Amino acid sequence: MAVETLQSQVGGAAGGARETQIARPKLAVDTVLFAIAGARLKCYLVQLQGGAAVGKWGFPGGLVRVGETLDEAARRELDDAAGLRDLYLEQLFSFGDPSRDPGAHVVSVGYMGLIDAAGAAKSASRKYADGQWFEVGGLPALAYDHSVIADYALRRLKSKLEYTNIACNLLPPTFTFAELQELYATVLERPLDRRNFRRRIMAMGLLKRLPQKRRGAHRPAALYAFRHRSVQVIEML
Amino acid sequence: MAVETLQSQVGGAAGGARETQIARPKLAVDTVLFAIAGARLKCYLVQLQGGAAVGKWGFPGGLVRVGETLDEAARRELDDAAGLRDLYLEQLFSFGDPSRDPGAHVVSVGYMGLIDAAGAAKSASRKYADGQWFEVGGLPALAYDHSVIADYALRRLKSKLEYTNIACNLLPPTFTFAELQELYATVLERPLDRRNFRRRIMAMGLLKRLPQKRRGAHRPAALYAFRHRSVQVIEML
DNA sequence: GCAGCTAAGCGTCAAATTGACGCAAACTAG
DNA sequence: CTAGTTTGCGTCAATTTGACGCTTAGCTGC
Repeated sequence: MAVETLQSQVGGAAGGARETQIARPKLAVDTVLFAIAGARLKCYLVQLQGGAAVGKWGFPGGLVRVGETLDEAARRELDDAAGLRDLYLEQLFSFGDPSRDPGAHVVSVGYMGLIDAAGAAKSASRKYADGQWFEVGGLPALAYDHSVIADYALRRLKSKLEYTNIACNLLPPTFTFAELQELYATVLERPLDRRNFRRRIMAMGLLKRLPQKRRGAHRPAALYAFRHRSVQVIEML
Repeated sequence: MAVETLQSQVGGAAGGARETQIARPKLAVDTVLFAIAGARLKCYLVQLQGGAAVGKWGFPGGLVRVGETLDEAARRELDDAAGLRDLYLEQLFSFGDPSRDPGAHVVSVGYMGLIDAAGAAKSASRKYADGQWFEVGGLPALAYDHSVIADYALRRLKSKLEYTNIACNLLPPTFTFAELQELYATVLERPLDRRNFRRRIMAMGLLKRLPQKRRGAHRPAALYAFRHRSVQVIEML
């Protein structure tokens, strides 16, 4: 555990010259990672090995380094913790209660991450004792204020599902309408009328119908893909 | 300019024990303060005296101290900069581009503040060279990435006006319907039909009609007040 | 004191949107 | 070939939204 490197950055960087160089809070990122598996919304937790919450479960995250953006820090930590790259990431909120971490004043920038396959996270890091997917709603007690972050993330996900094409990040490239509806129903925790749902989604004009069909035990279903891979807000005015 | 006080906080506070203590970004808050004056949306800027952007205009803010919440830091800076207390404050987003401040890596937590009288801010601080209200849309070039923060704040304000009672923080305790509508039209930058607006607002059930009337040059208008002082989301389902 | 002006306050109507629901077609399994 | 299940529309009433006109109250100027 190395001693903090000497920092003699001049004060006043973000304010006046009068700013005295007093103790500064640390800055971390924590990511709530969601995925759908078996009609259930799952979320990835790691078991902490260090800090004030040894042994408890929490979200993968860590301190932000000088020179990297917050997004980069979140991505780096996810890559380290679970070998994940190229996922959708969205900043949620910054949690700054000085007592959220009893060990030190650590401000955490909360992130939400979305991937389409719950199996993708391979706990490849020695940083954490363990890492696995839990069903949202059946989460264990979480370290620090991570349950607050979890609530926030879930609310954001539910909300954005309604007016963006964010769902594309939770689904494989092609999918059936039933699969899309199942995703919505799972996340929103309420049943959706099949016909009204189809009308609503189609009105947004986000999907393109593919010529292929998925064959199963019954009538084949048309395959769809999202027209755009990037998340965008739907204007319904 | 005091040298940074010795910090020997143990690492791994927000992650694993393997966390090495390398240089840490600084953490600041910056607040976009809005007020309505003369049917115009105004925003409060201060002229910076120190840092990498001397002489430029920006939002009041400064470094977060150990032991205070982010909200507290924002309030402290607003009180220092403009003698403001007891205003509505809402966290927006954290801006972490390491090059946003050429002097050092400073992550800034953006805030939006709302007050009801543009005259309330009395530039009482020696921290800034100047402080005054500018019309949104006619802002000067801003320091750092503050124009990005400004855009973000404006978008948030517009958005929240539509589905919360946030307007109560931009108005005096009592007001007429015309004043409320003018506020909406000003912020949203579009005309609103008088009758539909009244219907919409009344449907939300946020206002209580007072027995008093405001007498002016013409027919007296009924006075209203917000039923609740705290901001709450309106469920319109 | 009265006519005229202006803003306040309310109600209607058509168009668009939402929510509830039924039925026929396609395919597999037996 | 039949039974059973899922897919893929389309309709209808109820609600919500957007456009718009008329009456009233009080001040102002003559």
